[in-house]
Amino acid sequence: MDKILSLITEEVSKAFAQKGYSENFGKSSRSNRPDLCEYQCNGAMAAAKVYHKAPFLIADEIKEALNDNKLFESVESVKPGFLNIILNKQFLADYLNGMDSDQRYGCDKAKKKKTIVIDYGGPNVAKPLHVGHLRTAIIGESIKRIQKFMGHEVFGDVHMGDWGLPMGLIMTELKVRKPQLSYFDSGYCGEYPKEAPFTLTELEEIYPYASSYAKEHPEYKEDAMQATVYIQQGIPGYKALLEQILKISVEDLKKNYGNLNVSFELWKGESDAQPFIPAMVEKMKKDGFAHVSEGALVVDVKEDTDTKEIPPCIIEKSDGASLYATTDLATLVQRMQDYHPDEILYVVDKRQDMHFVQVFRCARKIGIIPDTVKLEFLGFGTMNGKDGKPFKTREGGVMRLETLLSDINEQMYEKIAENHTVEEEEGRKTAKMVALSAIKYGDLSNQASKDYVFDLERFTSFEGNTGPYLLYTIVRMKSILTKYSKAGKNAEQYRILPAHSESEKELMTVISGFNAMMENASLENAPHKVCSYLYELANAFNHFYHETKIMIEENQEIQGGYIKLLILTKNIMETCIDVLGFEAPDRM
RNA sequence: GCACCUGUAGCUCAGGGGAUAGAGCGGUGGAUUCCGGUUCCACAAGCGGGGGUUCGAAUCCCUCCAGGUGCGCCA
Repeated sequence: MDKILSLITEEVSKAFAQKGYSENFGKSSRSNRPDLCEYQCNGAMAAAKVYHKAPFLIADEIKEALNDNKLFESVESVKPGFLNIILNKQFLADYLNGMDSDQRYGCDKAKKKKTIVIDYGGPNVAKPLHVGHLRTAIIGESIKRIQKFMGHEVFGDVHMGDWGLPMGLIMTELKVRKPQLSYFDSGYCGEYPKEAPFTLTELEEIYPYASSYAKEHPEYKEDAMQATVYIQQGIPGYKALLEQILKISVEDLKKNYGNLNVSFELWKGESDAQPFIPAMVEKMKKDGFAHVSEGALVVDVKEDTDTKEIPPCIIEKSDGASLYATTDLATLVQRMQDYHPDEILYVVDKRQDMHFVQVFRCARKIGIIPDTVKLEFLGFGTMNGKDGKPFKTREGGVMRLETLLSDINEQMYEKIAENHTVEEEEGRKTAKMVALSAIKYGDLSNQASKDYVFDLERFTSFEGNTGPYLLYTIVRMKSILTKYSKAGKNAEQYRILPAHSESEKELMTVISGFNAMMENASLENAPHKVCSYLYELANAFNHFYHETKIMIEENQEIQGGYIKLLILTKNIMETCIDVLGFEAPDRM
């Protein structure tokens, strides 16, 4: 469906053209003075300059031309040259009925379907997820869902940190503890065992131990570096062991991401990119892009227009080992080969901005990424505590994601159980859903690029601009619908009617903006726009609901119309929270 | 030192050339006992400071101030 603003703009533009002005002045928008009108057009003021004519005279002419237009209840020309527009109620009702009969509530899929890869995980294997992984998961998942909703093909890639010295450290420590394992026997030619020789808990304990041990014992670190080389060389035992580590880790990661309602299409890691490195490096050498500087192999990526120093992209360290940028570049090679994306989006901490500038430039320079493919870095800000400093546990450490989630779930359960009697099982399930809405909405309602304050007390409140408040609104709507159908009624036969009240019209107006909002959120990768829309919609509904006694309305057609409006509101709200990555329970 | 980002009400955040800058929380004073706890009204209070561009600036430009972050072999 055409967006309602497009329809309005179209009519106003026609009026401008009809009166001899450029139709470009017809661009209209939602009014910023709701007390005066619903929509406005400021084109007359801009036109005044071009045509050397008083703006209000132009506005008067346009008003004149729009007087009998079916779309508008009224068009007024005001003071300097504003055009104040109020929409025709029947037109609005028709528009909403159109939305209602559309599976997508009036929001068309994008005209050009794109293939997009989103990189939004970055967990390290053998290390538990912690709060530092929360934002990328929440934001990335939401952007993925928004883009999918718009009809694009999207691959979410967890892109695990499963390469480099950390892996070598783990293996070195394993060898110390369990030297008898066949993985370490270079003469071993048989099958390696199917079962991993360690548990997840062991694994999580081994890495930090090995890491700190290596800092104080150079010879141990030497071993770890050697082990790293073995892994890189693909020595069978080490390769097999890495696979075991991955298997155990991925299983756990899936569980934890699952609790966040986050999922990935691709479970790739840095190790998957390694096979692409040799040929890539060879080519950039051959093409003359890579050269040795200060002992390292680098590609210059600075440009004349830079206002600051952009260091070269380091491909190989002086000892020949590859690093972060190399892996990311090789990953790009792999992604181009496997998915042919139109766009690759990184949802990563904004402190890594520089790194991605280097990688992107390098990728274009050496020809991995053609100009037709868009590379985008969406850097998000830090999650701070209420003191405004990075979020830490009371002891000053990094909090495990599992701990954070279970704490919040528990808190939410108590809150729910306090207010009414629920079955333990249902209560726990509901608490989990509400808690997730609290965390996700708390994060997503801020602009991703800014730092934000993680204030649990505020996020979990049932009042104000919070996830639980939105869920509550939806739950109440469900409750009304249940009552309605229990009375033996069915709203199918009815249509949404022209608004009977100001609050109903306001609700209808907000609903009609759904498609424009969604399209915009998609273009800007901006979940927070979905959030503010949701909140506006919930408020508009609550206002309407407060003033309108739906259940005692005697006129069946009017009541049916209300119910239809309520259903549409609920469906849109549910669509919105779905793209944000959470869902509403039936009761709470 | 250089560069980038941020600075909007007491607090947390929207708004990114147009009319009187919006919410939520908190505060004060009222109305409401209503389809589930959800609502409304009023009051107090704000675009970090200073210049400039424009008919019009929270929004664009310059400058200063404050905070955060980043600046070749970590990821």
